[in-house]
Amino acid sequence: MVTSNPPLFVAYFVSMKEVRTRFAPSPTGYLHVGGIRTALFAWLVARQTNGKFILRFEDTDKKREVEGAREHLIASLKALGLEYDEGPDIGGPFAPYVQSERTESYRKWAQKLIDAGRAYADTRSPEELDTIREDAKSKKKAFLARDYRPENTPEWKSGVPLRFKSEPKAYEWHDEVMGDLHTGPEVVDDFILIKSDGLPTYNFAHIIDDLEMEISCIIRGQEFIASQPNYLNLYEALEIERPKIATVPHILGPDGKKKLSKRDGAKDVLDYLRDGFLPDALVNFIASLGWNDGTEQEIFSRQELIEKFSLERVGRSGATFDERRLLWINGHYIRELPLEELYEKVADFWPVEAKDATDEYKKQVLSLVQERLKFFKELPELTTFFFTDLPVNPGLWQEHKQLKKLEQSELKTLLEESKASLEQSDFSVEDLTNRLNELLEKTGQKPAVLFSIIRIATTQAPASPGLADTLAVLGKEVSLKRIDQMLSALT
RNA sequence: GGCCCCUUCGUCUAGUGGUCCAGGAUAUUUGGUUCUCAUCCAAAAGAUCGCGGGUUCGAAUCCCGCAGGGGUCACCA
Repeated sequence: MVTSNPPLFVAYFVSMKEVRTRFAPSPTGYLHVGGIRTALFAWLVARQTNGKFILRFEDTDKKREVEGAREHLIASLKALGLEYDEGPDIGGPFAPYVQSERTESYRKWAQKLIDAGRAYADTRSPEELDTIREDAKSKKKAFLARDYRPENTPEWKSGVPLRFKSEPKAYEWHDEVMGDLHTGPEVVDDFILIKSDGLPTYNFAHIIDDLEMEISCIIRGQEFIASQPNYLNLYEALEIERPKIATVPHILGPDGKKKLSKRDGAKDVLDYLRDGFLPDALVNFIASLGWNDGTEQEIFSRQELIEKFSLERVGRSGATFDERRLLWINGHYIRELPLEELYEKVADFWPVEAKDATDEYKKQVLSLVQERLKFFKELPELTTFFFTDLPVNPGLWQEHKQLKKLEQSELKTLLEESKASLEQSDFSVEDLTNRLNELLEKTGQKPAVLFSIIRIATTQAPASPGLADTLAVLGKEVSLKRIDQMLSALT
């Protein structure tokens, strides 16, 4: 019989500590695919262990803050189903979840640094610092504030920036995504902890917040990897433990080089939802940008992602955002949806002409276009002719590669013959199919000719679902009326 | 310029010394599914695994160098 011994028990206990991840955007605008991916990964990591996913606003730069951005960020997360357990609007055990409301904490910890001689007031003006910086730049050297430490620093008081006093050294650390990383002492520097406006910098605030909110793993973008040694130095000065670090590579814009950015037209994720992309499809797509489970599976349900996701399997190179792949995934999800469910989701996307149509009729139409739909916003161009008579469009037969060879009189004769037969039909799919086959035999025409004439006459659209299905849904009255309209347009 | 990261079909990727003259998906092209569009099925084309050395019987996989790309060097995050 094996008995548990203390060290193992302790290790077990520590490893059982709750997983807590966070998404900490600054409220400076909307969220694009790149931003949401960081949130998604953090959410997945929390969900797969029954841990907590936390939203925190990093609003210490008041100049950059954008009105309404907070609500927009919250709406984006909710729309994608990345619900958080603690956050600015719902609170939690470590509230508030807004940095500008946590200044007391930062002051307390800043005082600890001052007392330990690890922070100093920096009375130099931004202009003075710029001069020094320019000097370093012109010498093609990296700017290090610690090379220019002021000799005598006054006691820190509000209105004056507080700067970290670093103790440069080489670091090696493990990153959950990037693996083992290392740097020399030359990158560790004195950075600003608290700005002259009294608010902390991100560099200081996030360390304190993550500590106090008991974050177990920080998941963030690549842009922070260079400052990691500074953070390691700060953890040591504060004498606190650091969370695990996971640095995910950027998602690249369409050029495949620069990171996806709003400047270069990266779309708001909410815009994708507005265009009729499904949250699950978007989540699947975003997760598969840089992650896969090692098998050949491409489609992952939300539950499968939660079960199978792992930071170790996130790639280290940036992935290019290709909307065509998203289109495919979304089309796939649309096809998989039960008709009733799809019908509810497309409610706001019908063409205006459909406003008086019955649910029954719209469902019939929807079932015909379901496999053609890549995103809901395409619905009008696919279905308008089901709801309104489009004007006769001569271009459709004049440019048709089979029909343009025929005289208009021939077209007219064929259409009249078709009409005669369709007038006898009950317009069930079965009867229509039979009659269309009969017509092929009787006229000796290829489907490419006969069906195209009828299809163009009844839809006036360049593309439509199968002919018998389309006619059946349009119904006898509408179909025959449109054939008559076409006949009178043919001379 | 310093430091750090990255580099497999157009794109997302599999691949951790032999089963890889590199697999899947998507995109593209072609054929089939009684017309169009789409779906579905089938097929084609598409990567000298960034380049150059080395280690090894054998390298996409290990080592070294180089190049290219990216990130960072704020009182921004």
